[in-house]
Amino acid sequence: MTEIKDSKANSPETRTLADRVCDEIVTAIVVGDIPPGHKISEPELARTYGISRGPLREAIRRLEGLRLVERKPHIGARVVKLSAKELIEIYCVREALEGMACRLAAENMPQDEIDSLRTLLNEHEQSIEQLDGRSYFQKEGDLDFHHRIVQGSQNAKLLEFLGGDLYHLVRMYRYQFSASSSRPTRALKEHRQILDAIESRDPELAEMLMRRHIGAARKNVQDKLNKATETSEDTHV
Amino acid sequence: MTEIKDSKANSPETRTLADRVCDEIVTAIVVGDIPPGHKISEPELARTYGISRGPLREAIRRLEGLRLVERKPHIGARVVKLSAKELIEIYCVREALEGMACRLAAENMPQDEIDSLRTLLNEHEQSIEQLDGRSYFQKEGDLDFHHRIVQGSQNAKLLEFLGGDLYHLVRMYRYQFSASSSRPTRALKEHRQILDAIESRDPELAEMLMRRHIGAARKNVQDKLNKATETSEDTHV
DNA sequence: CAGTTCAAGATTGTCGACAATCCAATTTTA
DNA sequence: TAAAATTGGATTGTCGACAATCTTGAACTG
Repeated sequence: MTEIKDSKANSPETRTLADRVCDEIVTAIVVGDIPPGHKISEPELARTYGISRGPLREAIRRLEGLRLVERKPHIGARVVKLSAKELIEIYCVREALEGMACRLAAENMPQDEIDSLRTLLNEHEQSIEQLDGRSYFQKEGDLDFHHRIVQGSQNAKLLEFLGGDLYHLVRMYRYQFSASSSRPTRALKEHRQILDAIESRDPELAEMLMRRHIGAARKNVQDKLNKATETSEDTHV
Repeated sequence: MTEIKDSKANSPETRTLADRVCDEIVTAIVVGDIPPGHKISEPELARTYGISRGPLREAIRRLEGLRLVERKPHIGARVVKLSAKELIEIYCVREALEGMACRLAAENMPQDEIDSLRTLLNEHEQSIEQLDGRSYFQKEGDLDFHHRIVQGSQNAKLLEFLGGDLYHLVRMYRYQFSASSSRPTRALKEHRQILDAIESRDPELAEMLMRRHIGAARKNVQDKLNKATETSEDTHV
């Protein structure tokens, strides 16, 4: 997939210890090496990454800004553990922001990016056929599609909010809610509809389709959660 | 106005030096004591607030998370200076998020909060009559109205994004764009329409009215900017 | 035996000092 | 004179140590 974190293109050498370690910890959290709810121990991580506590603390502050960890004074930082309610809330935020992004993309997205995105969707179709529609790659591909739409909106602030904060959380919880078996092929169909609306420069249709698309994903998660809480009363996902 | 920052209600004593100084700097930036584009000097601020550079640096990192300052490695932090384009972009983000908040408020806002908000609008009407409709208070009151709607949505993540990040920026640039003379009374009228839609539990109307309301404010700013750039080519506001 | 108190250990918060990098003014050179 | 190199000063990045706070498990009391 295309690289998400290429903003702030500082030459790798001038990057600070805290910056690099911050990225490493982000990855560790997103892929699950540090699970949700886990305590962030400053001395432990400092030893792990071979740096002093100073830069490490700054990295943790940045993680706090990314909403990947929550910190309490004199107690410490923990990786966020979203409740079912919060996860649903995030889908509402995405529905609003990506709906707007899609509207703006219909107005501003350059034709060559549209073409490139259509190529990507064709690749997705192949990978779905090959992998029977429920692959890890499919989920990365889904996020890639959404990310490109946001880029196409030409709105830097939208990209900042969605790409900077929300997508980390979405990726973090991606594994736990594998889409239902019929969802990937259906999602691909919806992606094509959305792209068509963008190419025909129909902002309102594009926004509506994107909101419906994310709303469907939300309902999908909601159903899964309801089914899960029938057996267990644990509201943390 | 009602207090915006009462989340994270830690007893004031356990709050950390960095936390308190961070709040002080936020205020200093928002009210303009530290103007946009101004360099943030660590030694200088450390002396000003009588603390060491350690906590101060952590405070600056939090400001970075709030998107109030931008930091470059080995160079330093500066207060953000929004370009005209970025300011418009923020209105687009607000339109999306607050539209969704308003939709949810129509579904979830408790009746007593609706009543309280109606009382607030009556107070606004009086203050507009008294102050001829272009007061500082009016602008704080406007933001207060919007903030209460977001609270009424019962969506913590929305509140987090809008109240935590965006409103600081909006307040920061509030002074420079005093609403056009007819805008406050018109805005009050729109606020009443929005509240009516919420009270009648009409989510789609509520969302549409809020988006139109913010869209109008955006166009207002856009016109002002166009007029300004006719005489000066400075795109920074 | 359950609940409370207290003390030892560990963790977080704060500080001052040193190293690496950047900025600006001066000097040098064509 | 104007442009480039350099050097001194200031700022940022990093580190290790000390103080304040929290967690824990054991001892104590009812």
